[in-house]
Amino acid sequence: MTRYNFNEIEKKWQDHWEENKIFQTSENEKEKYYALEMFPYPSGKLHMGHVRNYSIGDVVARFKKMKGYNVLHPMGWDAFGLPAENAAIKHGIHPNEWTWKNLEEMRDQLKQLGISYDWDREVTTCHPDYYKWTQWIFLQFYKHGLAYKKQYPVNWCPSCETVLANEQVVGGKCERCDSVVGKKDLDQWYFKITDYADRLLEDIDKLEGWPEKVKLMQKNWIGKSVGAEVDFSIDEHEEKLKVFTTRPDTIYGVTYMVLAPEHPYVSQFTKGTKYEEEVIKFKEKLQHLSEIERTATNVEKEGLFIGKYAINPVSEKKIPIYIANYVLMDYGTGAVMAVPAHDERDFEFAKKYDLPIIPVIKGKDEEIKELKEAYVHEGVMINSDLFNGVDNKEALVKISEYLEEKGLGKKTINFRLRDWLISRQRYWGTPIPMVHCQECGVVPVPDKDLPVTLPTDVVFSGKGESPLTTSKEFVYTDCPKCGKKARRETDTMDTFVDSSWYFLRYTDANNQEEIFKKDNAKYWMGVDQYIGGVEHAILHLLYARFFTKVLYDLGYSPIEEPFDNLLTQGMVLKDGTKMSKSKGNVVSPEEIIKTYGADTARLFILFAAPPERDLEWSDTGVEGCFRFLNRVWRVVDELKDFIGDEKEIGILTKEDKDLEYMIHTTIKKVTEDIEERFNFNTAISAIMELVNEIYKYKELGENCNKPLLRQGLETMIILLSPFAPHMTEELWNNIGHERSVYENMWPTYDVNATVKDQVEMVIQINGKVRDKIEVSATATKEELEKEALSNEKISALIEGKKLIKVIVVPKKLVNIVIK
RNA sequence: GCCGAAGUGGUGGAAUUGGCAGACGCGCUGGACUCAAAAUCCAGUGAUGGCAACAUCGUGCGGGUUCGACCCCCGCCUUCGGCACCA
Repeated sequence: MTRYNFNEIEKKWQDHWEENKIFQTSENEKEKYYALEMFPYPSGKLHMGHVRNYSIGDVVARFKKMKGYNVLHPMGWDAFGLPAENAAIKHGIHPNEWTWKNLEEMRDQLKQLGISYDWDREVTTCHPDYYKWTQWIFLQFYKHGLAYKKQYPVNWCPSCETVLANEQVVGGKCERCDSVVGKKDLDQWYFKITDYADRLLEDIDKLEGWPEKVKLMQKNWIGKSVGAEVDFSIDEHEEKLKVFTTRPDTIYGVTYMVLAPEHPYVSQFTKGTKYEEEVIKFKEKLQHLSEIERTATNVEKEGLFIGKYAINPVSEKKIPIYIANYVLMDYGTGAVMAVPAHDERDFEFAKKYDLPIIPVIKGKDEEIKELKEAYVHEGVMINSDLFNGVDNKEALVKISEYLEEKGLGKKTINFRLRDWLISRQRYWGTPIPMVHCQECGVVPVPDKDLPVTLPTDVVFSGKGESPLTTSKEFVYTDCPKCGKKARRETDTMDTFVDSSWYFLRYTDANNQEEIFKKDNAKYWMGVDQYIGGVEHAILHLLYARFFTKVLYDLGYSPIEEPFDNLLTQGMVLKDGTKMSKSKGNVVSPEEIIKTYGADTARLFILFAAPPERDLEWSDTGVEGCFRFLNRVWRVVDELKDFIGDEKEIGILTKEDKDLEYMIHTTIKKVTEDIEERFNFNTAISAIMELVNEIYKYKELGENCNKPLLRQGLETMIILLSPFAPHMTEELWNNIGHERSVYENMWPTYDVNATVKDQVEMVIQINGKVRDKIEVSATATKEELEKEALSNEKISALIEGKKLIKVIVVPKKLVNIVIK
């Protein structure tokens, strides 16, 4: 009797895999499979979320390998970012040192988990060999007009003292430190993702292997609105005021106009008038409000008349122009035509400032009456001249056409998506490869001079501009164009840039000459299965799609969409909430591995819930999985000598047939659960059932069919191997095989063995189960009906009742309907 | 406010096409082994009534469709997630 010594076994097989390069891959003629998990930020320690993510990915990778695919399963590090810099400020340790130390620690932990990575393809975004290409991509973007600089009021975190992207402002607060975010005018680098808005939106429909939820979130984020741009002339002025509207049908109901306070016309129109002073005050007040206060929906609408009038282009009525807190400069044209009768916000505003309300749509069978609230439903046009009586949906099209004919406007599309602000006033990121020259202006660093390396002699104060400004050696350079003295750009890139293309680099991770060989990318891309947290549903996944499209357009990427299938895993919870240090409910993977081994940790995390769902941590559940593995260990240990080497199964008894049936249905179930549904929890429970069956069967002692029992044990080991890789390798050896279980093919099942000769069938009366009978699986409907009706118990129950009908579902049930 | 997902025993979760609700695991109860404990093995475990066979009820709530509904339809409730003055 040997004990399940997980420590020894796990170490032994991890070394074996590494020495024999079992999981190393190269491009070949076999069909490829690219399994990818989102690479981590090297914070230092693996948490349960990582364990879950990588365990899921490992099951997929190992399973596909056994299915005969050439599997690419790489790992790397999203190694730039703020925490490294914070550590520098707080503990005086250099970000580079801090990051590499953490990274190595985490790599060790991943190896202890026994994930089947090809470590030869490891990428690290903070390594010059990697960020050289991030910079190269930036220059490609720049050359093709997709990277530009502009001054803009950006989100400014007063605590981090840096600019934040819109995406990093959560509920008006800094994503990282929770401080209220303000505004500041700065020169910033942007990527022109809006040029790709339409394609990013359209192609979402091609992503058949993505969860609907994620696709919907991306659609909403891109936020396409179809409408019209309409020109309003201004009384006593030459200029035209452009507005964007999704409801051109309501144009006859426009009774005033509202501009964003930042709209350039506002100061122009009020300059030197009696309105000027108040307008300035109004703008100042808004500026002091944070984004959160200004945009919260429950904030009362506030506005100010600026003394000018516009002309409604269809009714030619004079309408007053206001500015208001609820109109945003960066959506549409920064100007809104207000239709109080049919828009809730406009209605509220009109009531407050006593502006006219003209209904232009009425409900089909309703009388015209004074509105108590905005009428936002469909209906028939009224007060709309030529269009009276027309259905408003129809009018929407007709009025758009009418406006276009008269040269008053045109159809347009607006997106909610903004250009991507990528510059950061930070040290620990990819330097933006640009030079500022007094003579030549902004000049890109030539490709041959890449990478622009991060200097080490910087001062970390945590304040103001990028720490890069403190390195003289870095800042002062020569202009690549004219050779005169120039300054380097000191901003670095958002770390989301680094992670927007790493999956392409894995296809040719060590290439020094080019970003990746196109043939390699062509062979491996797209990613067959991408796995990670839902928190990346919008940003990372949208940016990665954007980059792939740009690289495709420039002739580098072989595909337009990077990820064919996406699995978003749920969180790991403890006591109903997310594990976190502040709540003190963190379970450390290290501890669990130490106590129970990696196989148990992996097994539990895969067994406790299906991957997409949140997982509730349970210490007793972990123990249950440990017990199960011990149970598997013991049964093999007990039977390995007993079963012998004979392969011929021969004639089967009833008990043998039951075991054979179990073996084949389990193969079927586990295969389908992994391959089609990612239901690893039910796959594992099926294996547990097989184990229970083997325990029962072995009680037959010498009456066992030994070759069949061997088949049962081997099937059990192979099916379990993607989940508990170390132990199954050991058992595979112990049961008399020399080579790794992963050089073995995944078993197939015999369809005939999954069909039983006799099946249990339910007899129902009026839908209620009244009896169960054993019948031949091949019995006809007529035979089954006859059998059911003649059943002793049933005939007693239907005695004297009126038989309405009998429904027969072969192999399942007979339902007798009586009155 | 808008959009989306989910609600099943004491508990994590099964039920794949509308066909036996509660697989598998945890917990609990009882038994075997033991001087004893741990470990292990065996049995039981939705609720109510009954000695029992069995009966009735039961998948958030209220209706509906159907021979038959956790599953489909209508109306609610709760929880979670996303977006949030987007014109």
